[in-house]
Amino acid sequence: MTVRTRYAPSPTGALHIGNVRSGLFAYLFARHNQGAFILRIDDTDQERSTAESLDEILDSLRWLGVDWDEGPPDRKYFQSSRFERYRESALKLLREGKAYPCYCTTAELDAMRKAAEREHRKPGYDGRCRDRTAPADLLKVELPDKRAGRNYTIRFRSPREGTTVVDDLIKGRAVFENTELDDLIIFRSDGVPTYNFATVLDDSDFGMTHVVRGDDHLPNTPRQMQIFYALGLIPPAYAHLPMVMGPDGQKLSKRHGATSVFAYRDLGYFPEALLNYLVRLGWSHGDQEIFSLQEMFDYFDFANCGKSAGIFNAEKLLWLNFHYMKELPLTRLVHDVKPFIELKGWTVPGDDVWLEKMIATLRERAKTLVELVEFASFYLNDEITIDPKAAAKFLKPDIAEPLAAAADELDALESDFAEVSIQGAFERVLARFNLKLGQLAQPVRVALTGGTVSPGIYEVIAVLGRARTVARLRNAISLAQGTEPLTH
RNA sequence: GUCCCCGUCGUCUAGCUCGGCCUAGGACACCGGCCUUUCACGUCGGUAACACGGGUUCAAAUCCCGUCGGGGACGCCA
Repeated sequence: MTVRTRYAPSPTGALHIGNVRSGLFAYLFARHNQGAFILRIDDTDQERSTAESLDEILDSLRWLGVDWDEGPPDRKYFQSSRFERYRESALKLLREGKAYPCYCTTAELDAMRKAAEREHRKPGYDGRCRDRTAPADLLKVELPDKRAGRNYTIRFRSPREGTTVVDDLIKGRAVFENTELDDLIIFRSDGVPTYNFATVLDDSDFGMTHVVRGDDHLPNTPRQMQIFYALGLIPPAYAHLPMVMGPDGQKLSKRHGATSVFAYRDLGYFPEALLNYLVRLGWSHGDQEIFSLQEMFDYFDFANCGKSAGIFNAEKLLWLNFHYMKELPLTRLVHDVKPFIELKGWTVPGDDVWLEKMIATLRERAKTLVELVEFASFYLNDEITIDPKAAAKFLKPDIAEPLAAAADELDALESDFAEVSIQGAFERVLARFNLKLGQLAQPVRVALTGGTVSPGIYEVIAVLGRARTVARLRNAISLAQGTEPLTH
């Protein structure tokens, strides 16, 4: 049997990191087994669903490189287009006496919950409407419709005895007493099906063989299985993944800072890094830390998924991003960095080869694209700001002469402006003034970059080129002599 | 409160299914050495964990029981 898994986000907000990991695992399991990955949109809650968040979810998945075999834009995979199907099934359950109308008011339900709490019982529906409608009348019951005055809900008649066993692919066996399962609402009074009901029909209709989701859904599973049984259907296999927690050990949420996929994209992270981080949170393949998408496809399985919740560790993600910064092809980095340069309001250089050289000198010093662009400021702007402290320390009058000599030597270099020739020029200046490299390199660094921290000085000069290098050196000479303002 | 899930370094984890190879391995972070024109990269080394208590056994991180701790679910949200 071909494996079919799904990811079913609700378009009620941004695509969350913890949430997308469940989708990723479902995706990997499908790919590992040459199966199909289905994207379904759980938008029954029309009040909270928005087109914007749907777009963000789809774009986030595309950015990550998670592709689906079936799903949007095909309307068939939107729950909102399947209401007829849900109605028909609910009616069927009603006719068979497997569901019944509930006339309880919200106030009544609240009182019930409070009472249960007082008596130290699990708060839940006590089934008072279960037998309120005679079997014969059940055949005539219609679905709720507020406008037609049918202001009630439809509840599922849950079994009162026995147990429901969930043999989870990750957690193992969990046994639930059926008495723990109260009669849940399958149709709201506004005529909209609820999640637990709709999801069962969808998982069945779309042929899901494996339902992969967060373990916060584990308590829903026996209820959903009972609905499958009532409908005469066979439930899929389940795999409940441990959740992702924030640093405080609580369920990851917005208050933990950046949690959406787009937040990380905008912070200058690579999709490869995010995916790699997510896959290693709750899954492992021996001691391997770095995984290409293909390797994830090849190795992923539930046997190597952990059972315990994991805490989201932003530092490890950063490290992975840094890893990909160093490993990804320069052409790719050139492509990816441009939007971040634009965001700064700087002109994006047209010469990709030059950008590659620039990035080559920075990639080992920046962990994100945002950081890289910040470091690249002195490469990308002619107006550099010289740090006053650095100037005070390294641009003193007695360095003016060596700097002038360096400027002349560099200017005199023939067409070849490579690192070796630059080094040669430096060595000549060093010998002439009897200086150590550091004594010249730091002032030059300040002159060219504005600060005391930068890539190797020969690299910087090679990338900057003759004209800009010499101009900045000459400017620094005046500064060292105390005749120029700090900013030029 | 009730039900369910979970418990190896600060964090992610290997090992647990089939007890001995575990003096508990790797990674991030942290600390120190080396490299060095700055900052990094790199490299070498270090600190650091089997939640606790009972069993079973010649032998337990690995099997059993209990305790404690953490999380999740209890909605006309998904």
